[in-house]
Amino acid sequence: MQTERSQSPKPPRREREKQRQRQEILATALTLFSEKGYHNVSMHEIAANAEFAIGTLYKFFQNKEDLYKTLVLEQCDLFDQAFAKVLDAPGDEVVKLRDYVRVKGAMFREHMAFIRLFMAESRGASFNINAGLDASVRQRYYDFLKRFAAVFENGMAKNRFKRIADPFDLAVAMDSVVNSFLLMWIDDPRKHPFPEDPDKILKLFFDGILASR
Amino acid sequence: MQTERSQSPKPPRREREKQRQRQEILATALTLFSEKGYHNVSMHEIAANAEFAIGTLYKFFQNKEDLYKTLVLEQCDLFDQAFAKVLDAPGDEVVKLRDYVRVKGAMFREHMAFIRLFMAESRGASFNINAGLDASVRQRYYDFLKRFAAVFENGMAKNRFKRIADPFDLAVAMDSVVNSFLLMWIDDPRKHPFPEDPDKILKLFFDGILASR
Amino acid sequence: MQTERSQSPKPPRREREKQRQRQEILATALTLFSEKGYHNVSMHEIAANAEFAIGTLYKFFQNKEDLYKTLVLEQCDLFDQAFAKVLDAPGDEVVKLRDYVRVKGAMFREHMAFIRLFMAESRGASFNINAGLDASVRQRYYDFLKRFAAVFENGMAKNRFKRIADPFDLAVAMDSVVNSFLLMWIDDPRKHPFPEDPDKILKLFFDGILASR
Amino acid sequence: MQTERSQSPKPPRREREKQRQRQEILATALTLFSEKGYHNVSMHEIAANAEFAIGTLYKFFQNKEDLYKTLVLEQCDLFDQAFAKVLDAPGDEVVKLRDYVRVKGAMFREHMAFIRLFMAESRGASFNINAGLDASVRQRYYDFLKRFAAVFENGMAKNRFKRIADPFDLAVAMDSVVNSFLLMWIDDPRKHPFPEDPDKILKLFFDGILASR
DNA sequence: GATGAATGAGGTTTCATTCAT
DNA sequence: AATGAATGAAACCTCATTCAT
Repeated sequence: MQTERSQSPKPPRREREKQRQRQEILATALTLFSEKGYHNVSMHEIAANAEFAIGTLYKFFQNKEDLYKTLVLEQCDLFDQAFAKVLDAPGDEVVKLRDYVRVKGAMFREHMAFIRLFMAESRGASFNINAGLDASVRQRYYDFLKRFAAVFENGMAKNRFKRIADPFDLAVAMDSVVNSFLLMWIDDPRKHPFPEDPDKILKLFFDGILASR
Repeated sequence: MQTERSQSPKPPRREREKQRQRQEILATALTLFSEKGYHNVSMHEIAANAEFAIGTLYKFFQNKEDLYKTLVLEQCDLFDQAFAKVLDAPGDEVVKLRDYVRVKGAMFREHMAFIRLFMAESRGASFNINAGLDASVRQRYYDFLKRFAAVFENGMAKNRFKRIADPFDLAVAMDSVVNSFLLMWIDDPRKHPFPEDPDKILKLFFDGILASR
Repeated sequence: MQTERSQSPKPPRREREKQRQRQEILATALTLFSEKGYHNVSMHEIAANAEFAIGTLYKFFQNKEDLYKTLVLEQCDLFDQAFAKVLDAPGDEVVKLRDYVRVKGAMFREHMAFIRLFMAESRGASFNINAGLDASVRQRYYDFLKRFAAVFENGMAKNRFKRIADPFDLAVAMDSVVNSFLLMWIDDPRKHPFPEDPDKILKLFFDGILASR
Repeated sequence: MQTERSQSPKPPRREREKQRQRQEILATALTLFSEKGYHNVSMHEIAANAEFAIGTLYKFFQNKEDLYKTLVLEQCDLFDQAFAKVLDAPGDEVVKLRDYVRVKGAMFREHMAFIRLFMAESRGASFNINAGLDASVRQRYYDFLKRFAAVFENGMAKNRFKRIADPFDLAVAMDSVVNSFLLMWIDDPRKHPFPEDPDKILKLFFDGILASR
């Protein structure tokens, strides 16, 4: 309802202002949620930090859960879009993998708050506040994995990659490894420095470890 | 003075009974926590499901957080012990990796409730209820990774593996991939069947994917 | 930023209304505490009697103890001010003593509920809920006694009183006697009627009881 | 019921042992109550400190309140007896007053824990746990005051004292002054040293303070 | 439209008391 | 007779949400 804007009487300036406020609330909530966890942040706290009245929050979002879900989904969109730009463009598959690792690293750096929040609350099965959220978030992730798998599929078709495994499995594997290294970095940037060189990770898959007998 | 009687000081039956009750509470709590998340389960709910009075729970655990931490740490011990048995025994490194994947799969199967709980609440950085928990659990995981890395280190020393990467990084990578496949299975056992054959996963690292030009 | 509007910043009517509510809560709490004692009155009971929701109480006072301390300190202020008016004014010392007894009687009459509460919970050493309260309340009483002693000191300087004892001791003695008579009256107004005539008490100190041999 | 001992079957040793336990419980309770206040001491705490099982306490006392009342009444008896010995003996009235002050001081010294408890919980009107207690404790105090008043009455009859006031009022006054000095001493023994010399207090009443004009 | 005072359900925890052993 | 495990009512307090202004 609040996103319709084809009506003429509402001046677009009002509308833009509203969107700005909405984003401000979401940004504040993201920061707080990621610092203290969903259940340890009250709506009052969000309102106070965003410098709005508590009632105003309920003008934008039906309830706390709605605010949370919106927040997560919008952030997911950002990630999806960034990855799509890399993966869907034409080009060499090895370059794509390298770019993907680089872009994912950049996104983690830029959106650390969200990563923390996401990792803390949204993993696992269908429960928690995520009840309804998981369904869609999970689906989106699988959709992403399919597109990521296409890179391997194409690479194999072009004989750039060997067919050592199912492309989807390769996608799962490589993404989980990238995530692990990035999470370790977030966890303790000193002990586990940011993997500047994408190839450090890629090599784990490019060269097999098994010595020939 | 007043507890010493003619009975053997601490009747072992009483003690065993107490342990049984304790385990019952922990089991009930694990189920509920894993289904609904820490914050969505009340102590009353646990008491009712375990068929104890609420006060009895507080005889065993100082408070809700203590119950939760105990729960997680006891489960972690189980996993640690199972993995230690596989990794610390002498033997061929490739066999060890294969056994590790097999045992981890079996543990995930047997302790699904805990896996769900753990994935849902314990990831992420140091906040949430996990505040104090994270510190130790995280450390334990890194300790495990080091022992896992030793397998690769030894394998390299024996020329069983090629030195394509740092052993610790290899440990991180392989474990994250195993986890990913197991989590996908937990998530939707139909779409992502349980990886019966450990080699399916191992091959991802054994053979490189990069085709020689 | 969000609280500044076109209205005068803090509408005085709102503010006055708030103060009225606050006083209502304090008055209700005073009555209940004095009737049943601090530990035998629940916050729900106060809320119900004051016809507020329980949450509203916590808008005004951080917790039960805060409510109690506020209550006691505000009442103490009333007494301090009333006594200060009598003792600090210039004038004959005998008149001052007479006025003090009269005013104290009037205050006891008017604030019986508080007297009961104070006598019941605040005497004794430094423990109980009074932990922190005692410190200051006790100090205030000693401060008062010093000002009361000054009356005797001045009277002695003017040769209105004989130097039969330390002025501070005289202050302690006279005040305790006045309190005793007033407490007996509160205890059972029929058996121990209100000491209308201050001189009845003063005479106990004015004339010695020892017959000359 | 437990104090009857005319029956023959119960060996007196058992009976004596029981009494010893009872006293142990009461002594422990007195210490704890006086340190932390009635409501801040749990039955478990008393049981643990007295080294009895919680059930044993309920063999001796119907409930917590019963334990408290018994405690207070037994201590009151001690005081009553000590004062009676001084006041009811024949002798000069001035000596009696002096002895009374001395004995009261000694009793306060010896039974500080009880004094603290009594002052903290038992003053004030008829409420609190004292509900039933006050009735009798208060009556006992008035009975005492009457006996104390008799000293003044007798002294007046013998022309030892002047009839400057009602003997009962004199009793009230003198006792409240003695109490005040003793309480100040308990409160802060350094600032308000123990009034070693009874005459310091008696003089306040023996000599009038009013200077003859 | 925005505000924030007011609400009250529901959370965690304590502790007096009972009763099977 | 003594024990102490078990009970559950009831305490304090938080916070998502509503609605009169």
